[in-house]
Amino acid sequence: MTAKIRTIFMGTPEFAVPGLQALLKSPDFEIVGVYTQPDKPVGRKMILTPPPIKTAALTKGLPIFQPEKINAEADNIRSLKPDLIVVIAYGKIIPQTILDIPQYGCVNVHASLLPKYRGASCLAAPILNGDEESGVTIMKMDAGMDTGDIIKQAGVKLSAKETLSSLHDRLSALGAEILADTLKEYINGTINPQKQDESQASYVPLIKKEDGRLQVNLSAAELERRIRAYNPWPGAFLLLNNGEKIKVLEADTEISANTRKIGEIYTKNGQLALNCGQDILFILKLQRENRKAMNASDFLKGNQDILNLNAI
RNA sequence: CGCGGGAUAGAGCAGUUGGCAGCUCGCCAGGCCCAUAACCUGGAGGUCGUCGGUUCGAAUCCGACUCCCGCAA
Repeated sequence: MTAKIRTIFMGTPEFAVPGLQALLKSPDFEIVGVYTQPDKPVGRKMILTPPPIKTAALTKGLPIFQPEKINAEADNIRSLKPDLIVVIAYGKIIPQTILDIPQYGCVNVHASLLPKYRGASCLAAPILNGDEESGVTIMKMDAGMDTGDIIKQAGVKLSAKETLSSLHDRLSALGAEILADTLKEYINGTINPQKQDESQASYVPLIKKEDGRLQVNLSAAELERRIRAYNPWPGAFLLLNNGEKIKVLEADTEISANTRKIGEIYTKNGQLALNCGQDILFILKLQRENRKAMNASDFLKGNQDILNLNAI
């Protein structure tokens, strides 16, 4: 490679920031434009807030574009004369007309080991399913949803305490770590992208708020996985029979058959316990509405009344 | 001005017709027991978020401010 690779970066949330920084650090890439979603009102005061990628790009003085619709951007993108477009969690489908513009096409970083977990909730899915590993896939984008040819993959082992948050950070960093080198190998022709095995493909849908509801008829193990997979968003919560919602931030399980009712809340050996459809869920860390998050042991000191309630 | 909750002992919480500041746990000292997340006795620890106002008197009523949080996005 003699000249720098003219690159457009498209991304929006925190997940994409390390990737952008990795390309900025590499001497082989020149970021000629950054596409990100428009600022949105966010937070308690509904303050118009720029996406993390915009904030990162601003500090480097990069040209930023925040169109509502990417479809109409073909002319602008052409004028930037990109050799390559790198897309990490941009948040919009990129049309074929744009995919075709750069000579090296568009390359995407996806946070799963494709073809498994195509789609939106690829970070939560392996935790929900109790998988032992996940990873990132760098692929050449095509018009489908995460169906492009695979350039490179890297895996990570999931720990028994993996949360959406921890996996997000690990995969975000991992993707950024291999990004620059992988792109260079791809452009040099050292790597030949491989088609995905369609027979192994699976799709995961967008997580909805209501998915965070812990349904007590499920097994303790399943609930515990949900607590990790939905932490911090959308958050796993118990609905009590007084109408109150209690967020459960951390829990443990105990295999135990007993005669208590499903949904019963009690203490066992000083721990806050919930009887589930199967086995017992020990709630270790929780958050009552309008309160701070706290350990269950602290919570019990001033909230013994919860023992008269049930989860429904 | 998107809606709403909160700030009281190390922790978690009570505490409005304004009138000496409480509970549970923890902590310290001692006791009891083969033993215990057990129990008993005693003790330390708070200018009740900040500033101002009303009052004989304010954690409590009024005003301003700071910080924290839930919903919603």
